Amino acid sequence: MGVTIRDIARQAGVSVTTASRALNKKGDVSDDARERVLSAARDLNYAVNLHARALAGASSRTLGLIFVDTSVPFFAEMARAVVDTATAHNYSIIVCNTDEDPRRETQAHQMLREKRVDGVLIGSVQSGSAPLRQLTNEGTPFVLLNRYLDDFDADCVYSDNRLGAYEATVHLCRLGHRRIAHLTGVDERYSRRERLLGYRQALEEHGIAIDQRLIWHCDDFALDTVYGFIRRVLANRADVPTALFVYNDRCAIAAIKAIGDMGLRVPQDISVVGYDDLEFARYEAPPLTTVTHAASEIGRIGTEILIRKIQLPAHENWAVQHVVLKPELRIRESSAALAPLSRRYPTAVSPAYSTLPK
Amino acid sequence: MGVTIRDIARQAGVSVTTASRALNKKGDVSDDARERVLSAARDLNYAVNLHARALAGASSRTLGLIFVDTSVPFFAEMARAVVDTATAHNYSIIVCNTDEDPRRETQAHQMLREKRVDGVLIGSVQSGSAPLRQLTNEGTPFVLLNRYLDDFDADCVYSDNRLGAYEATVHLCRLGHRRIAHLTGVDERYSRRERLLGYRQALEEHGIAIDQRLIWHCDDFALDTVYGFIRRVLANRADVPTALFVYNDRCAIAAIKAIGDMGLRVPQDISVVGYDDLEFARYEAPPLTTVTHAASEIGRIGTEILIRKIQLPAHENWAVQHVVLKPELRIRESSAALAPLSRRYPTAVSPAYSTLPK
DNA sequence: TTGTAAGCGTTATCAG
DNA sequence: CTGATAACGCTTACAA
Repeated sequence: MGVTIRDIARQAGVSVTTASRALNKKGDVSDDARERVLSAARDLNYAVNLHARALAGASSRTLGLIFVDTSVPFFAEMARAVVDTATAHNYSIIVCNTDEDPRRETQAHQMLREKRVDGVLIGSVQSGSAPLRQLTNEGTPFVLLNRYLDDFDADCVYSDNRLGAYEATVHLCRLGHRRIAHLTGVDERYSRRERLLGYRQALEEHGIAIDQRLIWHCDDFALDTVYGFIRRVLANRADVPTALFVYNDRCAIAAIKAIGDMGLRVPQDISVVGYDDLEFARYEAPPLTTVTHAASEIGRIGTEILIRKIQLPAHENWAVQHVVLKPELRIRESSAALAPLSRRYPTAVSPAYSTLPK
Repeated sequence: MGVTIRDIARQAGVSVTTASRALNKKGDVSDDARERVLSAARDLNYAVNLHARALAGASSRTLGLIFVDTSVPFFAEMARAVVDTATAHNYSIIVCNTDEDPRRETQAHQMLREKRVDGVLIGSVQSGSAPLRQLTNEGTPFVLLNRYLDDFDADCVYSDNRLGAYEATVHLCRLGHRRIAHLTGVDERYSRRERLLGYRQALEEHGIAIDQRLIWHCDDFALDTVYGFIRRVLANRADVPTALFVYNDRCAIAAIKAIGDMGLRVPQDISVVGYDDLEFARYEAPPLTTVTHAASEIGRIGTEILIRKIQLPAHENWAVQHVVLKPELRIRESSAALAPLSRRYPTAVSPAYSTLPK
C-alpha cells in the first residue's frame, strides 16, 4: 500500500539511508546515487510519509491556527496571510475556530497537541493563560496574533488599537464634534478595551467629559441586533450624538443603515467612523472613514516570527518579540465637520421610517 | 520527551496493549484496568501521538481543503462550515489556497499526499482532472465543493448556479427590463459559465436577443478594476442598460458605487441584482436584490459526505453523490420596475461626477 | 560515500 | 480479559 522509501532504494540500487539522504538533500551522497534515487522517486511517484518522518524525530511541518471565527472578513484576511506565509516556508496550517467558547478553545489546543504541531498561532484566548503555559511547558512555540496579555509575556504581533481609536476620535473632535458616541460589543476582548481607551483618551484631551450614556454596548454577533439597537437609541432624540465611532466596519454598515432608516443623514446629521478598512468600506454610501491596520501584515509577520522561533538552533536563546503595527486613519466621506444646529435633523425622527429587508 | 503510552501503561500497572485498548475504548478491558489507565493518562496529561497512530495503520483524522481563496467572504463562510463540521466529527482541516494557479494547486495536492490526509474537499480545480485521478488511484476519497466537472464523475455538492442566475434574470425581465447586462469575470470558472447560461436562457425565454455587447467580462480580482470598468462602459450613453445582473455581491457593490458616481440612480435608472447574499447585501443602499445559496450548507453537506465515505466499511461500495442545492432569489430594493423613459437618466452622464476615494 | 540497525509511539495479531 | 511482539515508514548514530 503506497510506495515507500524502501521501494525507491531498491529501484535505485542503494540503501534506505542513502535514499533518505538524497531525498532530503543532506549529507554526502554521490551525484550518481542522488540522481538514481531522485529519478526512482519520480518514476514511482513517491511522496514521503510525513507521519513517519515526524515520528522519527523530524518536524511535522504543520502549524496550528486558533481563531475566534475565520469567516469574519478581518480574520479571514489575516488567516489567508498566515496560510500563504506558512506555505512559502513549506509549512501547512490546521485551522481551529473557538467562537469565544473556552471549551472549544481547549479542544483545539488538545487536538494540536495530539497532532504534534511545530508551533501555534493564537488569535483567540478565552481561558486565560493556562493553554499558553501548557504550550510553554511542552516546548511548543507560539505567537499571539492581534492579542496581548498583561499577565503573560509572550511573542505577539498586533496593531495599536488604542492609537487607532484615539486618532479616529481626535479626527471627530477636530471636526468640531463634542457629542461623540462609541458603539462596541459586550465581551471583554482586548481590542475592545483598547479602542475604548483610545476613545476616552481623545475625548479627555479635548476637554470633553466622558458620558457613559454615549458608550453603547451591543451584542454584535448578528448585525440585526446592532441595527435594531441603533434605531432604538436614535428614537430618543435626546440621545442622538453628532458623531459615532463604531468598533468595526462590519457594525458600521449596520449603523449607517439604521441612521438612514431613522431619517437622519450621514455625515450631515451624524458622522460615522469605522475600524478595519474592509474591502467594502470604500464602496459604502457614503464611503466610510475608517482605520486600517493591515490584517494581512499581522498574519504574515506573526507567522514569520513563529517559524523563525521554531527553526532557532537549540543552543541560542530567544528574545520575546512584541511587534506593534501602527494603524492609519483613512478619512473619507462618512465624517464631516459639525454642521450648525439649524442644518441638522431635517426630518423628525420616526421609528417606522423604513425597515430592514429580509 | 513527552509522555507516551508506555509511561501510562507502567503507571497503571498494565501492558501497553491494554493501555491502548482502554484509551481507545475498544476491545474488552476490565473496568478496573480501564479506570487505572484513564486516571494515569489524566495524571500525566497524556496526549496520543497521532503521527504514531497514523503510522500504525489508523487514520490521521485530518482532511485537506483546497480552495481558490479562503479570504473571499463566500469561500470564508464555506470554509468555516467545513471546519465546524469536521471538528464535530473529530477531524481537523488543513487549508490550502490556490489563487487559481495550477502550480499552487499541484503543490497543495502534493502536500496533502505527504500528510496522508484521510480525504480532501476540493473547491479549486485548475489543472483539469489529473489531481482527482491521482486521488482516486491512491484511494483517497474527495468531494468537490461548489464545483462540477463534465469529464470526471465525482462526488460533489454545489448550488444550481444556472437556476439562480436564471431566476435573477427572469426577475428583471418580469420587471419590464429588456436591456439587461451581465457583468462577469474573465476566467472560465464553472460557476461563471453556469450563471452566464442561466442569464442567456432567461433572456431567450422572454424573447430578448442576446446582445454580446451587454455581456461584460471584467477582471474582478481587484474591485477597483470593476469600478473603473463600469464607469467606462456607462460613459457611453448608448451602452447603458436598464438592468445589470452582476456575477456576485462583491462586484455588485463596486458596480452600484460606479453607477452612482456616474450620476445614475439605483434602481430608478439601473436595477442591479447580485449573487451570494453576503452579510452586507441587506445593508447596502439600496438593499441589494441577490441570490442566496447557503455557502455554509455546501460546506457542511460536502464534509459530511466526505466523512461518510471515509468511514465506509471496505466491503460496501459507494454510489457517487451529486447534491444540488436550490438557490433562492432575495428581492430587495436595488431592483425595480422599468421606469418610463421620461423618468430615466435625470442627469447627463458625466465621467467626472465623483471618484473612488483612496 | 555508503550501509546496518536501532529507534520514534502506536496499533494489530495472536497466543495465553 | 491480558500481554508479548511485530509491524508502520522514516531518520540517524554508528560502523564500514
